[in-house]
Amino acid sequence: MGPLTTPKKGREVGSVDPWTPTSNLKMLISAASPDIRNREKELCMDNGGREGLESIQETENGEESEKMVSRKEKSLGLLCHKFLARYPDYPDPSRNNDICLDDVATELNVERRRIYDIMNVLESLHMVSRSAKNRYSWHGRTKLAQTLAILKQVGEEHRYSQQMQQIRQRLLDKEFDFDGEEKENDEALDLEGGDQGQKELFFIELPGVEFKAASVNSRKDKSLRVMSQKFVMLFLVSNPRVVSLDVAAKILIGEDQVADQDKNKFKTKVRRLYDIANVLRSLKLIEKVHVTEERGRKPAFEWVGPEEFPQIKDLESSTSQEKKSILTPSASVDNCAKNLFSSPRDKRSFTRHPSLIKLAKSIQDDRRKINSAPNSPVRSDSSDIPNKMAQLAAICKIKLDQESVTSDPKLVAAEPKAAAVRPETTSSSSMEPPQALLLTPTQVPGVNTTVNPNSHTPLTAQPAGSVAYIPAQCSPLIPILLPHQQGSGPYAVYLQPSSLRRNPLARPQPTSLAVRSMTFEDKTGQSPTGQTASMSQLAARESDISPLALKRQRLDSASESSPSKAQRTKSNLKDTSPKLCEILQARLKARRGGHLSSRPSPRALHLDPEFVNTPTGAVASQTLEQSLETLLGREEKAVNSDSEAGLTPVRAVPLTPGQFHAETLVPAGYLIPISQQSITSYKETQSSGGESSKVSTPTYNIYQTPTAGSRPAPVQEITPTSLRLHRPASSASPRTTQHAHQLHSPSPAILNFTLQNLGLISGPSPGSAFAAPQTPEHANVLSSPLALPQRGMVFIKPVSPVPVQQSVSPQPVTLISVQQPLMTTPKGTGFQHSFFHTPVPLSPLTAVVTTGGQPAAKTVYIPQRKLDVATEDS
DNA sequence: CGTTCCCGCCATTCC
DNA sequence: GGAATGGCGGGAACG
Repeated sequence: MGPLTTPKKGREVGSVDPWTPTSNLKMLISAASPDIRNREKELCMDNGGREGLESIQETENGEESEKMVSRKEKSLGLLCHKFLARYPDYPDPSRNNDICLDDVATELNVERRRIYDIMNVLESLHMVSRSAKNRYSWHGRTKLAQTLAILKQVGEEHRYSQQMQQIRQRLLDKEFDFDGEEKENDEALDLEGGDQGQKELFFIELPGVEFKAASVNSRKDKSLRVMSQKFVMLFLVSNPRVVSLDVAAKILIGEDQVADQDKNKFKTKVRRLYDIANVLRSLKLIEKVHVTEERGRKPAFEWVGPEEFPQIKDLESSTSQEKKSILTPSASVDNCAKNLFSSPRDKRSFTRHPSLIKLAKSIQDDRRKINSAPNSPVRSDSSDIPNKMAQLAAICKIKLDQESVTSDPKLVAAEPKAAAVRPETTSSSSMEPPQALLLTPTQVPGVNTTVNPNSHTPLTAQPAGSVAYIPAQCSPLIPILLPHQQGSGPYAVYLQPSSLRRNPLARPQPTSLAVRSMTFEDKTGQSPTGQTASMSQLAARESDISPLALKRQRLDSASESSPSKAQRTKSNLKDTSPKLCEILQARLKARRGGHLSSRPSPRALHLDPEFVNTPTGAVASQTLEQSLETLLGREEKAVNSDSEAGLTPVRAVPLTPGQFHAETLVPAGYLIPISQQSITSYKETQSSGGESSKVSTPTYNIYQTPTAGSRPAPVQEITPTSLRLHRPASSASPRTTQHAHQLHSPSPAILNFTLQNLGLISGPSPGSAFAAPQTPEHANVLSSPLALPQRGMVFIKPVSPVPVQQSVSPQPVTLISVQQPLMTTPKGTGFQHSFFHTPVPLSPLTAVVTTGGQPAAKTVYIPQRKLDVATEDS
């Protein structure tokens, strides 16, 4: 058998001997991590030989010793360990670390099929990339931190944490409810689940890594890779970094939604998750644990990998053009095309057409072709691309997450133009240190400060090149968006066509580059970071409420096909789409021209206090305070009422509808340029109402949901800590750390906003302003609550003592809330928000618009649930 | 019996 | 057509 060809079944292999090398590795591995499956057996085994026996006593091994081998010896996890042992975590880049599939399969003595399983997962983390036909390039963990940072961001943008909560809630409800009801609930819920989230499947690529293999890989990224990324995202967005299998499976199923939720599908998904989990386990990124809910224990996995990643920067400046180009396919496309995206020049860009779906497919195909071009096997480097891409990026942001955060730190400076913020480092404490993100200004390019030194984990430090993100979302509200590129390279998110189906319309696929870079979200708004956008949250809530409605909207918007309802939303979009690019550009220019500075700030004010905090700085600070006060007051009210039953009340405050225009709505998947109008409106809005803004503010908080109730809590500490306590030793958690402070840091949302603002603003008051002293505090407060809430799972005991009442509260601490909101219906008018980001560079965001209106506030109760996490293992 | 998940058939896609 | 990939689900090992 030639090495090249696939070894057909390799039976012969058996005959081959086990190669010693492996054996040794095995042993080492075992020793190192006993827990891992095989424990004893393996140990025992080695002795002479082979296997065999292990568990089994004797059977002789004789002939078929192979058979004897216990199933465990053949597990994917063990195989992965063997595989990993062959390569260094941090390979010398200069060297070409190539992996020949056939060789590996032969050496490891396994079927090729199994190698694919491993490679797919590793590829999703960018630890390897396909370079050519039977070849992969080994990157080890050099890109891991960057990848995780991106995945986290994307996960936040997709509101995964919220989705998880919803699902959990749903599951809970089911238990209680009768069947009949379930259905109804499910429907609604499903939507959320289905809709919201994910629907989109995409595969996220790193700059350096892009599709390398052009050739072979088709774009079909199917499940395993994408599923693996999503699965990882789940961990990164959840607060207690614990994800139960069933919840993960449900989220991953996502798209199909509803109907058939067959059990089969679920089972299959679970099987796949186990496959992925086994690989992740061998990478030491997750560990198996069990969560105990009221109903019993369920299998789950806990993230034990690195917690924070720094990210990076971007630069913006240069690129405005580039950015634009991105938007507009035409120009840049060519250039870029080869590299990252192919650009399709094509096709209409964003516009959505009725036939979008089909197009998407075709597009992808095209893309594929392009990419692959000739299959050239190896990619050369990507240097080119990255550079370009780098420019694109404009801002960065980072999010901090709940946990991470530092209290102190904070700071951020805004960059003038770019709006970048840089964190100053965070001080992070141990845990989560760095969150920050930042953004670095272009100006300081060299510095990436970003990264922080501390990351506890061994990630690598981020390599310098960090990535720049776009602020992600900056826009809070909107869904879309995305990512952007980073400095070095951007990463692209691809959608999968397949996913389209149901919501296909909704998500447009990206036709153009621009799109690609973005993520879309859609639907509901997802705002990623939770809090970030109040609007988005609102939106989200709405969606929850009436998921269906949302869907429709989406669909409509996306496709024309559905005419009816959607109009509101859609109309704008459609119109715009064609011209979007132009508009955007124009807009950008305009902004640049001068508005920049002004604009952003207003927005910021308007939006949220939190935001204010940040960067904007000076202006903001005052505002902020006011806002906070306001909020608190409001919240207090709210809080009080509900606390009793354990429910956490959440109040939603509606934004004023009027402000936003329909126009603004954007459909989710697309990029939409904002219309000028909207912009205008925006201004008006701002000006018009300061008040309104305030109002909105509250909203945010509320929505923050995850936090739910909390708000300002001073709090502290939060749950996480508690959890940890429970758990025995968590190895992972470094976190134990001290306290509270660290835990929370500023909410991501805040950051996001800030960033956005900054970006928008551009200028003038740069960073300096930004850092108001106070900020940090506020931020912390806010954040903390957030942290708690996060998801529902965990729960900790109530610690009760919460200090603050009201708003702040304690409650939050206690639980998690699940959000499920119920909000009422959507409002007619406003509807959701829309937002979008442009990928564009310029300022980070271009525009944003939002709408949202909600009329009145509502209260939402959230049931608490508690869980325990035990590490179990094995 | 429920969980975990290996095995490998077979559909796709590439060449 | 054959090879390379990889979805998928039966059903066995495990617990």
